Amino acid sequence: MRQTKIKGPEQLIEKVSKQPSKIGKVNSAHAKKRILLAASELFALGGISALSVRSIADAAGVSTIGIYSHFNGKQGILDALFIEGYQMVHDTMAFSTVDLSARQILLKGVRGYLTLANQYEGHYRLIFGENGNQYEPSDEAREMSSKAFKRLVSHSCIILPPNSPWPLKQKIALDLWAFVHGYVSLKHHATSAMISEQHWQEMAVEGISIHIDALIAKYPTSQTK
Amino acid sequence: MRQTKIKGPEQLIEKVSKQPSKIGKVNSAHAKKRILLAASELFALGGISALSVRSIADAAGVSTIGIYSHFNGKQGILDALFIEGYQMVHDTMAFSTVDLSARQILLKGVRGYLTLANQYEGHYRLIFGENGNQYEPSDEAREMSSKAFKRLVSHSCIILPPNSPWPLKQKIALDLWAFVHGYVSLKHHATSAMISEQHWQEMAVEGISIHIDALIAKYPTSQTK
DNA sequence: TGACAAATATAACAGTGTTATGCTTAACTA
DNA sequence: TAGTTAAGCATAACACTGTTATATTTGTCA
Repeated sequence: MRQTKIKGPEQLIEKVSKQPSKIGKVNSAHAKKRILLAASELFALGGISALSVRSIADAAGVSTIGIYSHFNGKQGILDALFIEGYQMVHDTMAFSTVDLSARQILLKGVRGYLTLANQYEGHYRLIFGENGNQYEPSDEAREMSSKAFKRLVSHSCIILPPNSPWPLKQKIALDLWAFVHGYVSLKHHATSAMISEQHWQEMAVEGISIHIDALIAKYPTSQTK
Repeated sequence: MRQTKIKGPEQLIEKVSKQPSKIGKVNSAHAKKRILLAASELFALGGISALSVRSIADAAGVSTIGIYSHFNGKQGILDALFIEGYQMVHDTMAFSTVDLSARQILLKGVRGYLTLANQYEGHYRLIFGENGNQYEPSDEAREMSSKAFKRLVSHSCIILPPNSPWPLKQKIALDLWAFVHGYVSLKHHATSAMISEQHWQEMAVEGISIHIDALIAKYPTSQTK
C-alpha cells in the first residue's frame, strides 16, 4: 500500500502549496518553516511575552509537540531568533569601505547598528538579556555572535596603525560597541522617561563622534586614507 | 473572646522573637521586613529566577497571600529591589569632591559605578531589563531612578563651563552613563565568551578615560580646579 | 461584650514549559 | 509487494508560575 492508496482529503487540502514530492521530509521542513515564521511574527508584534509554545504552535498550525520535534522547545525558538538577530548585525556591517575615511567608516557602522536596533527592538532585547531568564544561547548562537563581533573589529581597527596587536583591535571595537550599545540599552530602559529628546539616535552619534575623534587623534599613524 | 481565649500553641511558637506588644501592626511590619529580607537573600543567591512568590513566602515564614497583603504581589517585590538598586547608585555617587580635579571626580564616579554593578549584579540585571518581561517600574521606582540620574548629572557637569544649559549637562552625563553601562551590559551578555580578559573593569575605565579627556579638551573653560 | 477591619490559610484558576502515552503515517528492507 | 521500523502527531498530563476567591482566625475599638 504505497502509492496505491489514495491520501486522505484533509492532507491534500493542507499541503496544496507544493506537491508532496518524493521526499517526505519536505513536509517536516515546511512545518519547521511555518513554526519559525509564526514565531517571528508573534515576536515582532508582542515581543518575547507573546512567545508561548502554545501560541506559536497554534499560529503555525501544528501541535505543541511540534515545537519539540522541529526545535528544541522554547530554547530552540529563542536560539533561532537570537541567531537571526546577530545575523542581521553581521549583514549590516557588510558594507563597502572604498572611498571612505576611517571616520566615515566608523560612523556608518554606528548608524547602521543604531538603525537596526531601532527597527528590530525585539531581537535586540532578546540578545541583551530580556529573555525571561530561562534561556542560554547555544554554542551555535554564541558562534554567530562572535562572528558578528569579529566584523565589528575588522571595521573599527582601521583607526589603528597597521599590525596592531589583536587585543588592541578588540579593545577599540569593544569601546565603540559598549558606547553604542549603552545608548540603545539606556533608551530601552532607564532614560526613556528622563530624557525628553526624541532624536536620541543623533545624540548617540554625536557622543560617539567625540570618542572616534579622540581615537583618531590618539593614533595618528592609522590607515586613514 | 478577646484576651480570654488562649492563643493556639503554634502561633506562640511562630512569634516568639518579639512579644506581640500593644499594636498589632508591629507583627505586620515584621512580616513585611521578613519578606523583603527573604526576597533579597533569594535574589542575591539565585537571581530573579529564584524569586517565586511561593519561595519568598516560604523563606519568610508567611503564606503566599502575605506577599499580596504587604506588597503588591511580585510587582511590589521587584519594585522594592529596583528601588534598592537605584538607591545604591544614588548613595555610591554621594562622595566629596573637594581637592579633586574634574577628571578625578568623573573617574571616581565611574569606578564606583563599576564596582557596584559588579557587586550587585542581580540588582543591575533587574534594573536593566532582565525582569522576566512582566514587570514595569512603578512611578515611585522611576522617581528613584531619576533621582540617581540627577546625581550623575551633577557630578559630570563639572566638566562643562559654568551656566551651561541643562540639556547639555544631561547629554554629557548620558554619554558617560551609556559608555559605562554599555561595558557592564556587554560583560553580562555578549562579550563574556569573546573577550578572555578578566580585568574588564580596568578596560572600561581606560576606554572611558579617553572620552573624559576628549571632553576636557573640548570644554577648556570648565570649572576644573 | 459585640462589631468591624485586617491578616491569614486553603484551595483553586489560568497560564507557562515540558513530557509520557498512544496512534497514525511515511520510508526503507527483504 | 509485504512487513518492519522510525518519525511525526495529538491528547493529556505534570510541575511550576502569578494571582485571587472563599473562609477562618486574629486583634482593635466602640
